[in-house]
Amino acid sequence: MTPSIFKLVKMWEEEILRYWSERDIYEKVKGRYENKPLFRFLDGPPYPTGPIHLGHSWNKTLKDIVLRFWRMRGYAVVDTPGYDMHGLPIEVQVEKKLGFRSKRDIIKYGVDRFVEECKKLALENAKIETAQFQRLGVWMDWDRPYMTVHPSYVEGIWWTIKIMAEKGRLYRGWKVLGWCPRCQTVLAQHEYEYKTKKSPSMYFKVKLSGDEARYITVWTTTPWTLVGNMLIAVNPNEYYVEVIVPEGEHWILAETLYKRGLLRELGVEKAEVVRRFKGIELEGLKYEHPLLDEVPIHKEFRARYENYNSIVTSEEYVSVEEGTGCLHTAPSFGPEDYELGLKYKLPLVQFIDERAIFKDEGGIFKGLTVNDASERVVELLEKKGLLIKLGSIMHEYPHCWRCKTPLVFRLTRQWFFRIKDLRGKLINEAQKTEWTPAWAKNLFVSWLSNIDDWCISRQRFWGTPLPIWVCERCENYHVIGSISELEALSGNCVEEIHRPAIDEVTLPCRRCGGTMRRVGDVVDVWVDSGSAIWAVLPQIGKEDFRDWETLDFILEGKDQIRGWFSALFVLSVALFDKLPFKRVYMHGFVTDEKGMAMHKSLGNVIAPEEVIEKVGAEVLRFYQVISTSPGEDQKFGYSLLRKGEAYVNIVINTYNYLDQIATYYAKGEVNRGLRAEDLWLISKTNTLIKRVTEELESYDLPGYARSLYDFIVEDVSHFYIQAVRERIRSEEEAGKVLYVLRYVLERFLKLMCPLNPMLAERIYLQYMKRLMHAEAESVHMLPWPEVEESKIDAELERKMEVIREIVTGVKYLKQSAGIKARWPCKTLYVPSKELEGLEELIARVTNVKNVVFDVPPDIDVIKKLETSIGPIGLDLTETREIRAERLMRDLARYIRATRKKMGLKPRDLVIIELSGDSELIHLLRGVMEEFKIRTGAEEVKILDKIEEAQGTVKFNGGYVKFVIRRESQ
RNA sequence: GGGCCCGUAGCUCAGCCUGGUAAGAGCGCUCGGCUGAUAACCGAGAGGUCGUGGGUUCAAACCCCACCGGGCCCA
Repeated sequence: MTPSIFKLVKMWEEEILRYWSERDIYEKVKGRYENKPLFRFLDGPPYPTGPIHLGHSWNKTLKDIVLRFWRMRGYAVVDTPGYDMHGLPIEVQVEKKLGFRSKRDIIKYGVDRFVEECKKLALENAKIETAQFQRLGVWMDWDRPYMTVHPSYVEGIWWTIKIMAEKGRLYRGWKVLGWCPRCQTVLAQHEYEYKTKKSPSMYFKVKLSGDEARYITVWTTTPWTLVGNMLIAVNPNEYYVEVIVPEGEHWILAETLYKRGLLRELGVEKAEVVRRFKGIELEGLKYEHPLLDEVPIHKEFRARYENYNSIVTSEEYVSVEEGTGCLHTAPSFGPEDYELGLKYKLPLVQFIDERAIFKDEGGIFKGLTVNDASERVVELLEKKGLLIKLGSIMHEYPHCWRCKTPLVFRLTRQWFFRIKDLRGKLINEAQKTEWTPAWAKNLFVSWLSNIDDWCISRQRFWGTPLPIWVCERCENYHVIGSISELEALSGNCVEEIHRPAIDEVTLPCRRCGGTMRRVGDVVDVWVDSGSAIWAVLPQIGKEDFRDWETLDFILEGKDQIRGWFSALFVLSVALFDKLPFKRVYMHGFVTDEKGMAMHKSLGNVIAPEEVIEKVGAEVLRFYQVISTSPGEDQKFGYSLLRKGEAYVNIVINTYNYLDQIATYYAKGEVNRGLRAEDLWLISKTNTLIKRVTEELESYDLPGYARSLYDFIVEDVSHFYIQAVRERIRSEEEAGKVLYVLRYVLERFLKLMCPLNPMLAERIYLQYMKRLMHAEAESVHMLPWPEVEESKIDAELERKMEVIREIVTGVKYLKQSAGIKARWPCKTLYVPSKELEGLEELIARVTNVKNVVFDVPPDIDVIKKLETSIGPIGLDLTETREIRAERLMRDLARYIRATRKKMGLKPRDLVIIELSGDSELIHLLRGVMEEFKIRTGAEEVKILDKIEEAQGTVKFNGGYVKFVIRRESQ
């Protein structure tokens, strides 16, 4: 593939983009559909964190196809794009830019300046991304993208929270959740990123109270949490064993693990089982906290709380497949631990602060980070002889989704949406949605069936301020649903809704007359995007958030199962008992050629810009669509793009060919007396329209691209154009070919509009507008083509399949016999009567003089080949007549090539002078008329000798020389 | 521990839902050809235990079960 053609295509693309923008083509096209039925789509807003990557280009290309298709089908398509501009993604980026390491740096810098930076960066990046999406040829409402920072949008988010509160679904509560010590904020379930992490693997023993040498064995990967240990849990129904180890101590562990050799792994060579019992029997036993002296608070609690430092049972949380089967439980350091803590009525203690550093409650650990504390704990246990074994383990551990710091679990008081109780309803409603691929629905349902209450508060700066004002005096709180409500209640004009300005606004408490201040938090950014369907309304001209309607279609990557899809779904079902969307298309991620995720650190990142620079956006679009089934990841590498390059090239050449027929061969279209292949291609075209329409209606986007590829490459370029080469020498026949190709390629052009809009436009403006006698200034103003059922001839399509098989067979036979394709053969035997009537076509495409519908006779000169319809046979006898024609065609081929080099047009007449072996010249005299037609010769002169020949053609050991003279000379 | 996806030619992938025509495409490789689509184009050949094993069936790449390998998500 010559790369220079793609330079040309790239130039065309830029030309077309200018053409669209200069003439407002997008606006004009949309204007045509203003009063048509709606197709409701909404863009899942990307974070404007920098230039787009290949995942974005893939995502937007797929969306563009769907939107363009429905526009062409006559729908008023809602195509508002958006940007998700709040939240950690932007904050973390600004922190990096400013070289910040923690929240303290932000406060020192000034929250107002920091927030300003965030806003600036988000706006700048949104602009960059918009330009990149436009360069891809994507048609969305780029002049009016929705931006989550816009005051009207923020009001939409506030409205969400207000209605949630009204429905009794907002609450404030203490809970143990993942906490990022770097970002210093709580994170919710959907923000945990599980990654492999190396952690300590610590086995230790805990002495049972009132017993000299009986210990329960315990395992943990987070030694610091031992500081907060309050219980040890065992499974009531599983068997445990008590063993004597060589030192004479009695240890308790799960029988299953004992049998698997756990003690040997822990370095205990000999152990004798003295007792076997169910976990329930341990219930209520007290134990000595291993850090009792170091953490004084435990002594106090032991005296005050009945169950403190005792063994409890839990079937739900304790597994005998892991650790020792005895679970160390620290209620403020784990969600499940917390549940047990509640069940056994234990005190809530927050041992660590927002930086994950121990506070006063941590006793001697005060001031240590959790990791430093872990080391101290190990040392202390060892000193006390309680450490059994310290190793390490690689396991999946949750990390911060933006800065990748390992999370700690921490007890804090946060604001929640109560949704866990809606699991059943959510699952029911989810069944009513349709997914591509179908199995994606299972992923979604499975996510919903594990969903927990949604922690919506974040201890950060750049985000939608949580619109909750709490009374300093009586703790009464009020949720604000709009700016006007805030202004009315505060009596002030609110000009800036972001932090820190908003924090200054106070309200009088209606209950006690005290002062209400806004809680310091911002809103989880997923509430922002989850409110998109209604929050966007003011921007598209609707007043009331309640006027929102179910979306017909959304399309995003698989990470949005727990992200946007889930947020949209939870909110609209919880708030309104209404589906947010009917249909979802889910795609995967882009990886490198080997299937590895693209990472800066791996150096395998390819930027869309770079791809466009090399091969143009249309090749990129084609590749991204055709290469990957719905839901699957896309492998990307330059070598993989070649199919796309070939496709674009063939499309261009095909239209170019049509143009040449119109320019040089035909006087005008002829639509009578069409031949079999003409009717066939027209039939195939209508079949294609039908097929492609079904594929797009059912969102089989890769299938759509494949259908276009197969048709233009296989049916048009490889077969039809090859088959009609001979015919176009007749003006009448060329007229028919012109009619057929115009009919076919006009429709194909429309079918390719969604996939390759810029290329289609260029072809339209350059060739098709004229040939179609069209008025529209853009191909995108034309409607989707209709199927002409009457022109579909399934029988003919089937017969042509057989003919193509025969052609392949004949080519094979000729090649094996050393006969050039342009050399005719005498007779082809085809053992099938059903192709009768098609002999002229068969003879032409196989280049034989005769077609006989019969089984080939069994003689040497007839070469045979088995096919699906039986043996075909090719008679290789070279008669004198055939030899003459072979010579003539060889000669004519060289003369035509020479004519073209001379700059002659196909219809220019010439005078040809020949000389050569007398036998060959004699042969030529018998086929002179045909020779003249093939070479565009008005006259052929046979000379004795040619001094300066333009070419020499060798044939059968002899030669013929030729000279071409322009007629005008 | 649970769920989902993938495994088909050296490479990238269709086909599987709905079982049946001699297992397909592109790239790469070998050989050949065509050409007034020419900044091109085409054909043929080699290359396959359709991950493994079992089952259902007249018939399995396709349906069912188990296992192996790779990946993703959840816990």
